[in-house]
Amino acid sequence: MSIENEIAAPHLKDDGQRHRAADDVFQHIVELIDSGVLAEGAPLPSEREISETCAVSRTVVREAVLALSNKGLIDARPGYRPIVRKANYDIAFETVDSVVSRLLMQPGGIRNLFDTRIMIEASLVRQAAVEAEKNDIAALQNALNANEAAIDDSERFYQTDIVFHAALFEVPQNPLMPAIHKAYTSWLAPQWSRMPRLPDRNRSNFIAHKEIFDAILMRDPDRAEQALRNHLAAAWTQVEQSFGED
Amino acid sequence: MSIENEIAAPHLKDDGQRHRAADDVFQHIVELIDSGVLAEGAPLPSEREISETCAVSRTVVREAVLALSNKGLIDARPGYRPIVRKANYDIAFETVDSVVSRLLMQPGGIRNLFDTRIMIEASLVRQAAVEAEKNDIAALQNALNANEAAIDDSERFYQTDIVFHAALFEVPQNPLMPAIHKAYTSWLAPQWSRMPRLPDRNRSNFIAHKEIFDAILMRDPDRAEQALRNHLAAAWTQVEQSFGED
DNA sequence: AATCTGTTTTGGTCAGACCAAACGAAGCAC
DNA sequence: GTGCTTCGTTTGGTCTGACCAAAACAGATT
Repeated sequence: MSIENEIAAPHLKDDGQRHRAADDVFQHIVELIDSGVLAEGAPLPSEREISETCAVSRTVVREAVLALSNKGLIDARPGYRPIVRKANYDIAFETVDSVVSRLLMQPGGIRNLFDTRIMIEASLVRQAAVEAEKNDIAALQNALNANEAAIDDSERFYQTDIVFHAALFEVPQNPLMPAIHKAYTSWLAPQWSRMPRLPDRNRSNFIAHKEIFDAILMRDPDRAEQALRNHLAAAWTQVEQSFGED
Repeated sequence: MSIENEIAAPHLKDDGQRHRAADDVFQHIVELIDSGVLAEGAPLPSEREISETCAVSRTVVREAVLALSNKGLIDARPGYRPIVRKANYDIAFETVDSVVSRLLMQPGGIRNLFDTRIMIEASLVRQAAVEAEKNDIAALQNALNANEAAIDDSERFYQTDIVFHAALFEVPQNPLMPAIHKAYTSWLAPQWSRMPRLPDRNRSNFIAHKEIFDAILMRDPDRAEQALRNHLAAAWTQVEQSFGED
């Protein structure tokens, strides 16, 4: 073995894996964004321009741009110039959408996801019961009122239902939480939104919401958690009755 | 306006957006996978072959394949034939990695993520206290013993620390939970693994673990949660002292 | 059966071309 | 000046065809 093994091999990375030129361009653009040269909202240079400055073919540039788009770092609507996207928690969940949806297809997938939701929201209502502020309570109260007013309008009830839970996820003032809620509702929507809804069910769901709210008002985390678990368990039963075992 | 607006416009999608040919190929391959024509572990047809059957250029095929790779549906190591990947919960988190890491760079990002971890793990230990089975307890006990034995070996202690928490995430027997734990540890690793570690700290961390374990043993969810929160709060303090405000 | 060897296939990259839609500036009407 | 049309330019999306090095394969060799 000669020294050549150390210097030569332009196609090999440190770990011996072959190297894609597109990865370099990808990295390069990421650095441009991080360094602020490309501010958020700004359009990327044209593909031809990038291919010049990076000394690669447009093919490679396109691959890099596509990767950036797939990872959610830029917003590349077909036909338009790609725009640098502001990093926010929602995109993180959007980018996994296709994987998640196939995960949900496999047996027990929906139940597994739903269980994590129960777990998180249980913790959430406990926390809310302990430390919800006045404005949190007010937001919950408003959501609850809207919920009650929509009992006879199933479509609107579904919406206010989501808003009520969303209000819960706002309590910790952690920007991740609303994003998590949004992800849950969008992923579970195929089951929930298409489920037959009746004023009867709406009413019992509203009552469940109210029980959660009351427990929070009374600063009783145990009761809040129990009410939440009852509510979600009942919701699951409704789904199960409508669709069988998914 | 004539009828032509309805039939013509091969480049327009329903919503009027321009359409990428690669999306069709993408969808086509996804269907091949879903229908079982392409079993998991099986290699994709060659790019040239796909370009024939789909009647598109290889350029388009490459874009589609790249997208599949980015979304984690296939495993495309450079130079090799892409392999159909089995959908599992880990890839979901892997695919968001690049977005998450930039989210963590922004102020408060790490804290926000860590707070969600506290929230989830708090719920976890409560649940464990209520319904942990014999084998769960045994697993925790083992992890705890290994943890204690490693107090004087900081590197090993870090590993056993992770294993102890992992054992907690195994309790609900929900395949999502270990994946979540894995994601947390990998995302928070830059802070945790590179933090100065001393036998003193290790000892206090071990004690914290033991308190959690004991509370679970005693079937006391409140104490378990409190112990967990104390532990994670202390861990956060350690990180803060080491790195200042990230 | 294991190893070496040469041929074929395949992914990665490039150059150049074409199209239709988006962009942008000049010109026009109000 | 403001708003609108017009028209050439730029740009993204797609295609063709080519080349290279590495991977896959088949066959010969030991």
